[in-house]
Parts: sequence; C-alpha cells; structure tokens
Amino acid sequence: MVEDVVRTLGFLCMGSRLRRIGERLQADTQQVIDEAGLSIQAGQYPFLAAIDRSGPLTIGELAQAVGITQPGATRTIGQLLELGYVDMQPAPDDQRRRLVSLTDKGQDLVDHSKKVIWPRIAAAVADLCGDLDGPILEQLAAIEDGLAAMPLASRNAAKEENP
Amino acid sequence: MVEDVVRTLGFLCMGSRLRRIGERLQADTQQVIDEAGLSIQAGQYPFLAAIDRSGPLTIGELAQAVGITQPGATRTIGQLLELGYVDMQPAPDDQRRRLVSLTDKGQDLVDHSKKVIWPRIAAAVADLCGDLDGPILEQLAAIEDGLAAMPLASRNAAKEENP
DNA sequence: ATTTTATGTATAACATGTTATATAACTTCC
DNA sequence: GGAAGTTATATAACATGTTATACATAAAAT
Repeated sequence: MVEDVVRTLGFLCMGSRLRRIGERLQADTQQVIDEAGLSIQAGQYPFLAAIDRSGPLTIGELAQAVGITQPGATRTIGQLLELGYVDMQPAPDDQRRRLVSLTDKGQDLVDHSKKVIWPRIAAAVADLCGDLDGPILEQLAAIEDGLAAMPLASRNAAKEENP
Repeated sequence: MVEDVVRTLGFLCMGSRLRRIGERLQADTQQVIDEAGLSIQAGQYPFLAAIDRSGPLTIGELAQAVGITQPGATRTIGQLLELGYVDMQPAPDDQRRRLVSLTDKGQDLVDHSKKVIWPRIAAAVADLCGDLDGPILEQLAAIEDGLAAMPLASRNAAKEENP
C-alpha cells in the first residue's frame, strides 16, 4: 500500500485534491446518467440548466454562468448543437453575439432530467456529503472515503430501497 | 451579471464545482511557484514529494500515491525526466517495473521547496480556507469568494506584511 | 464619415486528465 | 520447461480545460 501524498500534504495539495475529487464525482455522476439511458455528458448539463433557468444566453454569458472560459463554452455549445439540444442564432441587435436557446428536444431533456435524474444525483451527493461538517480537509477525506466505499450510482439504489 | 448555475444548483453540480475550484487553486499555486522563479508545474510537485517521502517508487506506485491513472503518471514522469529532476531505471528484481528516483537536482529542488515555497503555499491556502467550518457547500462558496477577492499569491504578501 | 479602439466569438496550440490496448516480463500450471 | 495467464509500463485516441490570437462587428473619437 502506497501513501496518498496528496491527502497527506493537506493544504499544500488542495488544488490537485479538489480537482481529482471533482473528476471522480463527475465520473460517478456520468454513470448515473448513462444508466438512465440519457445521451448527454455530465459536463454539458450546466449549460442546458443555465438556459433553462435564464432563457436564451450568449456564448459569453454561458461561459460566465458555468464558470469556464469562452473557448470552452464555444466548444461545449458546438457539441450540444450537434446533439440537437440547442439552437444558435445571431442576436438581432448585435451581430457579434450568438444567442443560444433550447430546442424542443433540449427542453424535453431538461424537463425529464429535472423530474428523474437531477433529483437522483442531488440526493446521492447529499447522501455522500450532505451531513458533513467541520474543517474542509476532514470533509474531503470523508468524501473520498465515501466514494471509495460506495459510488454515487449505488447510493441511489440504496436510497430507494431504504428511503 | 449572469447567475452562477453551478453554484446555484448545489449538490447537483458538485463535480463541476470541485473541479473548477481545484483548477483555479492550482493556477494560483502556479503563480506563486512562478514568482519564486522555479521552473516546475504545480501538478508535478506531488510526484517529487512522493519520492522524497517514500524513496524510489515505480510508475504504478506513483500513480497510486498521487491518485491518477498509470498513463498520467507515465507522462508526468516523462516530463520530470526531461527536466532532469528524476531518474528512472528498471527494478533489479523485476524488469517490468521502473524505479523512479530523485536526481541531485531534483532533491535540491525538493529541499529548497520545503523551505521556501511549500510553507508559503500551505499558509496561503490555510489563510483562504483554514478557519472555515460548516456544510461543504458553504465552505466552497467562501473559498470561491475568497479567491475572487484575493488570489493566493497576494495572500502571501499580505501575510508577510501583517503576520 | 472615417479611423481607431473595444468587444464577442472562433480557432489554434497546448496541458493534463481519461479509457483502451499493445508489448514485455514475470508467474502459474500442467 | 513450455503454454497460458497476469502484471507493469508505454502508447494511442479522446475529453475537456486553458491561453493566445484572429476576425468580424460595434462603439468611440477625431
């Protein structure tokens, strides 16, 4: 057994640590999505959710809303266009801006997700870390241990069997 | 001003959120490293620290120690070889394994880092989130707000001026 | 009105993570 | 002791983030 340096070093490796936990959480989330038979990536959801909440948004606004850079937003929106979940057209008052809106297919996906998938994911994550408290390093350790002990997808099953 | 969906959605977007905070923290950490004039990437440090702590390790052990996959470890070790910070040779008893050890240059870097850089980074991160407590979502919000208000690099300066 | 500057998006190049798979070396089992 | 399976690392292909920069359009300035 090898020592987990990132965990051992604590605050020194916070960045690496948060990133790797985030990646694992997102991979687990993806599993829940896949098991539900939806063809979308976990990282694409926030874009759809943003438009659903605020109405059509420009690329720049989406980047801000999701907290990534503009080129990243441009790429993800390109994927969602390919998938047919969103539509894009120049803003009438400013030809530079592209307004991105949900297609019917995209709205259907969001509506279905809100009913079926999002609550499941949120509940599983809450099960993982909702009751935690105390210093962040301790909570992160608990989250990592929790994920190793039982992935998110199983937490749904468990939750549904013993609610 | 656009709503931050990832923050708004809470547990639903935990994965994205942790990742993006991790990325920002690591970018800030990199700035501290760069300002100190060291030519190393923040993400490479845990590998050097792991070897420094445990002695020569194989690629697989390093991957475990740092918490990434083996191909990722192979690549980073390739970079550290290029930079001259580590050395790699087949394990005497098992020709498949590659033992990675610190070169003198690598050990010098680690020793210097332990004295000068690592404490500074750890102190800045502790300043950012060391005193936090309570539910994780609240702490994450505080960390994001804190980073937006003052990057890690500035926290050093502030700390050194008003210790 | 035309030139200059600023802004929004797209694209290129790169960084660093992943999964899947090839290859070499070690183990196991008849 | 050789065939078959296992394990360690390398490599390929891909995902998704970044920074730097090009290009089109809008806004400002002379």
